Amino acid sequence: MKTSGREWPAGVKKTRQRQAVLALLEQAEKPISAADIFTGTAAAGQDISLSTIYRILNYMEKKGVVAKAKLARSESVLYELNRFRHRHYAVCVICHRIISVNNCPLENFILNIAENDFRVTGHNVEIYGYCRECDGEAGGGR
Amino acid sequence: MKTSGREWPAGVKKTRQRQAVLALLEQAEKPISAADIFTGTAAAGQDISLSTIYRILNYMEKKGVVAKAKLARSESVLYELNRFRHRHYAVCVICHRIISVNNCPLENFILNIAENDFRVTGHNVEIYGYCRECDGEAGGGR
DNA sequence: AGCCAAACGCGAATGATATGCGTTTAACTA
DNA sequence: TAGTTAAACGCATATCATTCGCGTTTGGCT
Repeated sequence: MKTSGREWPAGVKKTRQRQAVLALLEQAEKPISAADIFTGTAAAGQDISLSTIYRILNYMEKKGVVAKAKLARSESVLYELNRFRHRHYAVCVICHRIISVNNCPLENFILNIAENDFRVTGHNVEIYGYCRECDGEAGGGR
Repeated sequence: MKTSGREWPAGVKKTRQRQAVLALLEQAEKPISAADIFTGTAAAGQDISLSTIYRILNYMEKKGVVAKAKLARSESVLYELNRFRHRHYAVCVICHRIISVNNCPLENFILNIAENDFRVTGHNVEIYGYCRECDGEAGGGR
């Protein structure tokens, strides 16, 4: 809804294209693909070449503004604003709807493995199954 | 270790190529890519075309024999035997070494979200950070 | 207003994965 | 054990997401 409340990242040139991409990501409450951004910005009256979109996304990822999500059941890579330091999704295996999972079950667990051979800096949890709409269509019979 | 103890999946034609691919996946204790399988089987004296490898992997995935893993930091899709119903990895952000995580922190959590809008059938957890070898190289900073 | 590195757009390249089609082979049968 | 046939294979080619080269445009600064 509000596209203005956010400060522009420091040291980042403010172009029409970058503003449109970030504005779209701000509205999106789910991770979206580069192609989604292409059509979404076009629908908002901003024609941006696909290569520019990819460049913006990669650049913003390096700047820490955007986060990449590579879900097992999605063809292409998805992007979202890096609002949270880690991400959890529930992905419907039928309609591929993505449902956000807010609290993090891993906090304690992370401490656990950190004591061993690994210093943990981030994590990514993907859960799949049937969303309310699709459940039942599958016959419930697994 | 043992490459023989496993039964051949029912209703699956037993070809030289399929045997080689599954044998390689059995030895691998980490998920591997189609290209890894290509070179691995070649090294074992089995020349298999890359398209056949992809066909075998897709087919075996449909049969439930093989599981796909799409890690955020790996270019290509990885495959492993579907020994476990869910998977957890710790991936080093420097050397990309993959460390297996055995116990599952999500069991209770899953019950939680299942009560809401989602019937859970599987999940996938990826943890990243620095493995023992690479930690320190990064300066410990950040 | 003018400069210039950084961004952009286009089109072409890349790399992983998939597919069409003619050839080979596993599994079944006589 | 040889014959039959649908399924699997190999090769070449296609596809699709993503990246890159290069000439043109533009935001931020003076």
